[in-house]
Amino acid sequence: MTRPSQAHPPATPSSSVVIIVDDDAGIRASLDSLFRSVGLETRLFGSPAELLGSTLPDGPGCIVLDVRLPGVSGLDLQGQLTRQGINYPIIFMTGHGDIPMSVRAMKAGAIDFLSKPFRDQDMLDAVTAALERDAQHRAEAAAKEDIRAQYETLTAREREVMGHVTAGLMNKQVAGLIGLSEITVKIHRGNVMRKMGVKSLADLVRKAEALGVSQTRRTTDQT
Amino acid sequence: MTRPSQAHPPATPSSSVVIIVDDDAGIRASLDSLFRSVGLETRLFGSPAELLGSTLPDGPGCIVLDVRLPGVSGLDLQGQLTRQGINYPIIFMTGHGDIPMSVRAMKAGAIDFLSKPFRDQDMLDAVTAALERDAQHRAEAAAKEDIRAQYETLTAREREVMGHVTAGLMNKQVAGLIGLSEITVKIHRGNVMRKMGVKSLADLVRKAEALGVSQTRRTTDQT
DNA sequence: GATCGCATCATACCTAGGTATGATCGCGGC
DNA sequence: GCCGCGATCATACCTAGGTATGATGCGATC
Repeated sequence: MTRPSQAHPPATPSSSVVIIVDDDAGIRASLDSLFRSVGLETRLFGSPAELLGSTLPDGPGCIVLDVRLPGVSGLDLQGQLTRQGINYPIIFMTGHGDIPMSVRAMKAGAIDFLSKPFRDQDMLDAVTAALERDAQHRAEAAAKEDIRAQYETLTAREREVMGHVTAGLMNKQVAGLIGLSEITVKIHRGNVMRKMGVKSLADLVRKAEALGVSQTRRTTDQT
Repeated sequence: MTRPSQAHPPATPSSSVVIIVDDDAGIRASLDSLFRSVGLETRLFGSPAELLGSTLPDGPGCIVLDVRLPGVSGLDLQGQLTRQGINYPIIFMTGHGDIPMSVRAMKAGAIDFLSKPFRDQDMLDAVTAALERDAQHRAEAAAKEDIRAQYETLTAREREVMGHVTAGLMNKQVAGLIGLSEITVKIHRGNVMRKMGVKSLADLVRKAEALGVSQTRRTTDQT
């Protein structure tokens, strides 16, 4: 809501991070080695509590998670992470999983669900898919955040006018609806165009759609 | 592409159909009875071939499918149905499934994956979810189809003008780009508005977005 | 209490959009 | 060969959009 993100500063577009959560130190070590061998960064955790208590990088990444963990279930952890604003794609692993568990995980949006032992290549494929999805999510989120940041700079009146204008109303109709003169509406409208960084109504409509902002509902159409 | 669908004629909004595919006649019968008991219509098939060779209703529905079937695998059938334009949500059943199979099915978009024996209530819940998803898909598809039908009535020139106009260009810019006079562009533009059934540029932009039609790419923005 | 941002409106002026009338041209079908 | 449709353009006229200048009022902040 308040983080600008703006024009995506240089930062470090370098490598992605794979967050590994497993109570078995041996598994952690071998996954660590596997991912590092293909140039990925890693973060190792022995329990969900450790992960929740740590400060995570905010770059691209994904989580590789054992379903059966001390304390919380891996499936529950998914919800807790979302509540904390952490939204990495998750790959589940399990030694003693069953079909209902895997189906539940996939329904909840997991990228993959691997039974131990798994082939290294399967894990790498899953991580690749997860990182791709994360990159796409991030791109979409950043674009939307930029638009929202612009929208935040609008005053209440300007937002109101923007809603009506992008709904397709003429200036005089907007003026009538909210009890203003047409000239004032034009001024607000001009401010909206400037603050939203658009030069055409078409682009403003697209940004409004991305934000889900539209006052009146279509009365047009009908063949 | 050519089916209008128009303003959704009355037709029979009545009940949805559940398509059951299983080589076990006993299972077919018990599922048939289960679904009919809650007011759903059913179609029974003993093999994928039977299903592919039959004429299906085009109303709302879903498919309940055994993974292991004579001839084709249930998972392959999914692809074949899509190629035939049949796009019902699928619920898989299996007696001898494993985790990779269930994960593969879920990745391919299945609604659920139930191990036999399953509780009747679990199946009913899955079917309910599947029918809800189908209803939503149908509503979206119908809306998009109506817009596409309007778009089909446009001449080549009108589509070209629409693309540029919804990209945010002024009439004179469009005229310059495609080598016409501004007056001619205005005429085409007026025809587009009429044929697309919209009264405002905002609505035209939204319809163009739904169709993925936009000639030039944004040069606006930048804070 | 002075200042600043926001909102309001008027007058004036210019550009852009929209439509009607009328006309020409080319192509494909009856 | 005639007709209809699409495409093209001109003139004319009206509406809508956009901006600049200038001015007032109100609430919050310093």
